[in-house]
Amino acid sequence: MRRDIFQAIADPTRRAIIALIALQAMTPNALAENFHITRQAVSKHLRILTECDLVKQEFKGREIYYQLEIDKMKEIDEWIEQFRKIWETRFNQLDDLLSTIKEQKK
Amino acid sequence: MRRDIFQAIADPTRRAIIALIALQAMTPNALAENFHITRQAVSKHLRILTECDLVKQEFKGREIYYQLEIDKMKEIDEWIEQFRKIWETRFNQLDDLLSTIKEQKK
DNA sequence: TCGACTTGCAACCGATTGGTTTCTCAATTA
DNA sequence: TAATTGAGAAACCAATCGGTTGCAAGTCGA
Repeated sequence: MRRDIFQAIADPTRRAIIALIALQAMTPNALAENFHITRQAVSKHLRILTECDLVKQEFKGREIYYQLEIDKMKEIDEWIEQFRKIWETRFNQLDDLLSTIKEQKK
Repeated sequence: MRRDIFQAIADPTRRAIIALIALQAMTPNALAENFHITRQAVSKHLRILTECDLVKQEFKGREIYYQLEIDKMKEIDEWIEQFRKIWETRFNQLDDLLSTIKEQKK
């Protein structure tokens, strides 16, 4: 199935998982302890995150450590970039306006 | 229903709508011309975007102009911020490593 | 070797999603 | 005034989602 990074971060549990493994790689069992859902449900979330390359598996014996692919997060940042340009432009325009008003008061 | 901005941007059609109205306010009819779905389907997307305050309505006669609430987009940027810190730290660490190697070669 | 542990996978279930068609209503225009 | 137009609301539908339980398989320690 074609997975989309924006769909991946839509779920609050998945966002929490991402935040947790951003700090250190974790196993599904360890992750599940942080939520009120079953280990299998966490595994399903991890599968979705893996399918869109947001997460990498590291096999260690019978355990699997999941780690965040931080570079993939940049794709969201890149999409936001077009809007950042807009709000920065508007901020500068507001700044110019305030300066003009200040000038006129003098 | 409680709407979430991350859920709002999960749908590709909604992301396209957001990008369009970021440039200029548009009516549902005008928006629908850009997609292969009915005007009613676009209206449903606009309702979801409105419910999470990503979009503002401006009534003009029988037309309704939809405009992007650009400030709301900052919420996504704020969430990304924690990961931006991580990848910038890693970049600096890599930079330091490269400098060290360069020093040793001298 | 055997039992316990870690994990993924499949089947199932109710709720939600994204789309459609049909309808109603208010605003415009001929 | 009557016909047309722009838009939201409701009912419906198939597909997907997020969760569960149950199971099979590989790994570890006694």
